[in-house]
Amino acid sequence: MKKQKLITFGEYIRNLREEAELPLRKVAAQLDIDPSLLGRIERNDRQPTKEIIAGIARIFNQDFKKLSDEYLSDQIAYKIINENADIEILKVAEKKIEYLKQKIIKHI
Amino acid sequence: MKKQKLITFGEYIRNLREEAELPLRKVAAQLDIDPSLLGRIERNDRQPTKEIIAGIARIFNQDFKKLSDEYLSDQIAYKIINENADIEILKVAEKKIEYLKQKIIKHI
DNA sequence: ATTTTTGTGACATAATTTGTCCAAAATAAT
DNA sequence: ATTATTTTGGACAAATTATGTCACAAAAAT
Repeated sequence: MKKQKLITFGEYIRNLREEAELPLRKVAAQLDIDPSLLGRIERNDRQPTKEIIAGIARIFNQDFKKLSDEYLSDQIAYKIINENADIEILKVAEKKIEYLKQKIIKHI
Repeated sequence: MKKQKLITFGEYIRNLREEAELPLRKVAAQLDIDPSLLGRIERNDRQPTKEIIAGIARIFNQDFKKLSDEYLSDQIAYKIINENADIEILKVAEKKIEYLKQKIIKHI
């Protein structure tokens, strides 16, 4: 298994762009958004929409699902840090997910 | 270790109230909110504020931190289910939390 | 049957988030 | 050093989302 460098979503997509040596301007144009918005997303101070994530995946030849997961795990991490909650919560959450999924299945 | 029954935040606080045999009306009055809002919180369709969580903790003699964690883990669970993401994300999130915490420390 | 409790649609209002414009700061190019 | 390009961040209107309550229906208890 490849060792994965651990970074935020913003850092991740900035890396992609810098490796391609493209300025915000150009990528933003392809995404049809303001360069400043893309910059903000890269600095994690605006949330990308699904469309933007999809666009980035397309432009940089990434798997959409993988990129989305990268983003979602960020959101969870930030939430826990902001509430300065315990990491243990993740285990509880995991069990709840299983519980809720069962519940939803029953409700069909 | 005590075996913990696995339920949502709403179910959890509804149990507390029902064990105390108090109607929504009375508890809501103590919390100074509309009974309908409390009912909605118990059915997980409104989010409790910190104040409300604190109030519930006080009324039912619960630890505030524990109750808050119960609530936060719900939020995470719902988020993952709604995005129908993989549970693996939680592991990634865990690592990110450690990474981000270090980063924050360095920034002081 | 009446009273009490609980559930829910609808809605105004509040709070948050978004995306952009603009100009300043940083960086790169010449 | 000067100029051009890129990146950053404040400010803000607009869009989106969430809140809390009212009014009444449905359900449960007495």
